Amino acid sequence: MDAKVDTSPKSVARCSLRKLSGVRTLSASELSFISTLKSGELKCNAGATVVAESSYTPHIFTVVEGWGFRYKTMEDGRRQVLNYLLPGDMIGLQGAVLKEMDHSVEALTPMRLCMFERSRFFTLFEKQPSLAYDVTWLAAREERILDEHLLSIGRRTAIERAAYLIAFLHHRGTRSGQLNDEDARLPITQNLVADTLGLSIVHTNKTLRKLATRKLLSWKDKGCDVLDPAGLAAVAQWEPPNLKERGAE
Amino acid sequence: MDAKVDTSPKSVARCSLRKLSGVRTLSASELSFISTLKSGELKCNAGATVVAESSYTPHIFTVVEGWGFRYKTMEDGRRQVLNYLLPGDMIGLQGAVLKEMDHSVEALTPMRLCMFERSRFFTLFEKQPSLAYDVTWLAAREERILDEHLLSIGRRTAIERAAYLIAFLHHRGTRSGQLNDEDARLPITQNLVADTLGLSIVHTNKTLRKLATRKLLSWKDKGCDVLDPAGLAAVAQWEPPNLKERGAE
DNA sequence: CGAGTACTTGAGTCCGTTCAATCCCAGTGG
DNA sequence: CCACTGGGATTGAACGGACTCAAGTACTCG
Repeated sequence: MDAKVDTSPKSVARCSLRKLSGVRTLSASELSFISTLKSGELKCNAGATVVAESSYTPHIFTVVEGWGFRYKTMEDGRRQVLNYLLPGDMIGLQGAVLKEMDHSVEALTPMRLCMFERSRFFTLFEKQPSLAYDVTWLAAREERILDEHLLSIGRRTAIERAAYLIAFLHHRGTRSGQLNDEDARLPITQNLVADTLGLSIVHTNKTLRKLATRKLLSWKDKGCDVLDPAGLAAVAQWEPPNLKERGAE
Repeated sequence: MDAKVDTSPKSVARCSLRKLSGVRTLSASELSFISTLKSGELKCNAGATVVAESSYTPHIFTVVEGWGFRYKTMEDGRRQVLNYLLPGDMIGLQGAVLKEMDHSVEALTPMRLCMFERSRFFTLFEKQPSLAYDVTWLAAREERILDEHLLSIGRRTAIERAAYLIAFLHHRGTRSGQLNDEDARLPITQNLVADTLGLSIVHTNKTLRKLATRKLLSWKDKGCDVLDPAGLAAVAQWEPPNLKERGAE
């Protein structure tokens, strides 16, 4: 892993499991518990591999800042991007629970991650049911996203898929605080879009050009300016999910 | 929901969350706790809709017996099958945690389901951390399966996809006890396969015929006899996952 | 200034599509 | 008893969306 661990003392609060997703505030007891689990912070550069497929990593991470993505590859090099990672997301749940990761994680921008010991993951369930519930909440949300991606790749046309992806990333980026009205630039390459949508690079390019012609987006440098999120969502026949706050009930 | 609730007293043990997946045996305390959560059993016929998209269902289910599948649809009728349901699987986690289901569930064969009250779902986290962990384990496994499906639809060719799906279903069916060496018949239609793989029915048929010619499977009545699971897995370049038993560590 | 990466575009090919017709079988009702 | 219906499987033909191949631009970086 070409990334370095930041061992200097940092605020625990910004590392929390769910505060980052902006949905729930944590109690003092929860915060102090998290501080006992936390084993450090990790900063990495764009392009860094955070977790490699099928390798054993004794850590779980939460994203504090930056963009990343997780993907699988086949032996002959075919690659499929599974989902994107943003502040509030968790990395390594599969590894923690199933004892093995079958996908890799790579940073898209410089990232700041919070590190936890996998070995103490189960104590979270024993000692902090509310946090354990949060973990399950995150897992259920991930499942929901994957469901939608599956529908997208399986049944949407190329232009619908592309529109969906950009609208989706815009939505998530905005929600997580990585994007705002002034800066709606997605830090992705067309190569990555192709590997997310299951299309070739060439056809991805031609499809994105069509969306650009319609003034729904514009591609600059190595990124995508989202001009009309609602328009994109309309093309994709997709409605951004509006998650309700989790409650104990 | 065209299914009827069986209110007669039944054994709790066979309804457990994880015993059904054959991985872990439950303690007496866990069994008695489950009995307090359980609110009934549900039997339904093949073709029955267990849960309808975007409807509110106050229940969570676990599958005791039979095959089912969950899917999403678009307004114009396009359908995408997301995953299949087998004994030991849970239905409604998304609904329980995110407060809304965005997919439907349908029975493929007659099914027997165990019903739980969604309202008491959180107490499971408070009172039985070990069972809560099991729920998360199931969620992580589902995520892993969806990852593989995504790779399949996104990057595999038609014949690879088909081979993967049949091998996958055979693997799951065998693991869950629904299939054995004598009876390796998958209760699916080609229409369903098409909606799982993101292909048209016509091309799905032609692709399956090729696999039949290679003596990897044979299609009969409304089902698929799996002749050579390993051969199918090889065509798909897929390795069946070998999940380790969950441990507290 | 060469090398590498990202994006773009045109041309031709092929995989998977739609359209269409046929067959089989299980219900269902006259 | 048999015509009628409908779902599932099958096959041929023709179209088209997405593919590969190929070439070229623009930019960054050592």
